[in-house]
Amino acid sequence: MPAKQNDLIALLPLTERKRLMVQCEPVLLELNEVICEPGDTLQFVHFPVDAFISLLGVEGEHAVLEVGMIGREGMLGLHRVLGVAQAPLRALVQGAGLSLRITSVALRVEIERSATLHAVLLRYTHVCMQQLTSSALCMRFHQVQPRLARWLLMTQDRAHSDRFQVTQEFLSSMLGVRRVGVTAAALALQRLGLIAYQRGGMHVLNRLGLEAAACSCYSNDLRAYRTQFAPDIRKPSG
Amino acid sequence: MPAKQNDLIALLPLTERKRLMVQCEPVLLELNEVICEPGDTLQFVHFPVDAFISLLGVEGEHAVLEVGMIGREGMLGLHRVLGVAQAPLRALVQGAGLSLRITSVALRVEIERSATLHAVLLRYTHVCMQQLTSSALCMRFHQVQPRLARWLLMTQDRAHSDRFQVTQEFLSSMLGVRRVGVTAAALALQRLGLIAYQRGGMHVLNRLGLEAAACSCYSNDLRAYRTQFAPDIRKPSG
DNA sequence: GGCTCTATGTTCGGTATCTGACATACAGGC
DNA sequence: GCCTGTATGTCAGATACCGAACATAGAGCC
Repeated sequence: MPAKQNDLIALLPLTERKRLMVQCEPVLLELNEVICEPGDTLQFVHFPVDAFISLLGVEGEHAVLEVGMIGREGMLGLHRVLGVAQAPLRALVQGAGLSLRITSVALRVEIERSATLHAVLLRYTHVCMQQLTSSALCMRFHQVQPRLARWLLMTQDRAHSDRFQVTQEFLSSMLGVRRVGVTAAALALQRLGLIAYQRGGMHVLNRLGLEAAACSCYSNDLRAYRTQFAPDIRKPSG
Repeated sequence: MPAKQNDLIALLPLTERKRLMVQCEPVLLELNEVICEPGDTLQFVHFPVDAFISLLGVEGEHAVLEVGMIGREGMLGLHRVLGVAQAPLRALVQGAGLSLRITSVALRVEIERSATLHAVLLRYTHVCMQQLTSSALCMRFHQVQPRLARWLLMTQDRAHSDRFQVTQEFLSSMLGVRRVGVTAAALALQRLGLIAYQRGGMHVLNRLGLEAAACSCYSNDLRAYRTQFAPDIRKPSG
């Protein structure tokens, strides 16, 4: 097994993992690459390793909104697992890097051979549904500044770095607000000493402070994932 | 087969349908009954026939938001299909009536025996994910009045009637706004001649007009469902 | 009829965000 | 250095919604 691996694949027993890995093809995803648009029928699904991907809901011409983020901890192409050919969302590469891709046909074969793989992907589907719910609540009840903090934390987790490339214009699409709203929120977070940024780049200075500034959706999502995939590490105490 | 049936069950081949129906127990769901809270481990899943159910995301004490609606066309308890015991959402009976319930253990057995049942439920999961996405977009971009119109249409579909019991206070929880906002939107729709209402009751007067007043999410959701479950009737022409 | 509970209608001021435009500033090419 | 394109900062007016309170009105009970 390579030092770097996708977390979902890493959950599989050795034989099944090897069998899946043989079918996987490593590819480099480029920043800002659009992997698919809603309605596209893609040949491949992706298990990101270094790369990470934003899932965007698209409404009409202009309204775009991020409803999910996929890094090493997840998989792109769940609709294939559910037996649907057409992608429901736009998938945009938000962090360049390595990804393992496998044809949806090969994945289907492996799912039928490995009950563990099937179970893992279905539980991951459940986690994604919880994150979609969380997004809807977040849209309705939370303000731009906490949402921006949440987004920065989610991105830092998947970029595995406290620095990453991003413009305020881009952020405004992700959060579904005007750029001026992002500017105001980013300035506030910077004045609090939580982040620093310049032209096209963000730098997280105070991770803990940022967690305190973020809305609860960040920790909710994290807990939802861990409940399914690391129940031995952190059992929900409630 | 009874005259009234759950639509998902109706999709099954005769033998599989009979086998499932034998395991199902008809129950009457009461208005305002809370079937489960987030985190509950329920013994049963439900296939509503006459009844319909609201799925509510809960955030802290006060913030509640409807993220899904389940009537004859769907099923409550998808997390069981995905191999998760704990319910992610609050389920509230919004329309009283008949529902078929089956233990999640029995459902699991049937899923393993019937590939069709499994496929149907996974495709329904996909539809629900699209509706969650749609909810998130709707929260962010659409105003109260179109959202209220959408809600009324969705409810009319599942109540199979142009009249149904509902208070503005209740509506304000579903839409995640204050009651005042609902009052204003309802008044506007009434002045347009699309609906009439009195104390605790709504009456849809002009279905087509209401569809025009609703945001696009209504037709999007409908199309998403039909794409999976009635592709022969209305093929997406795009 | 009167009382009480609940549902609906109205008002006021406050604020987060939108719309649209303009000003500043950095980066790269020349 | 200058020019150009893109990124960021700022402003003013408009609007949708919030928060809190108060007024009206139907429904059931006595």
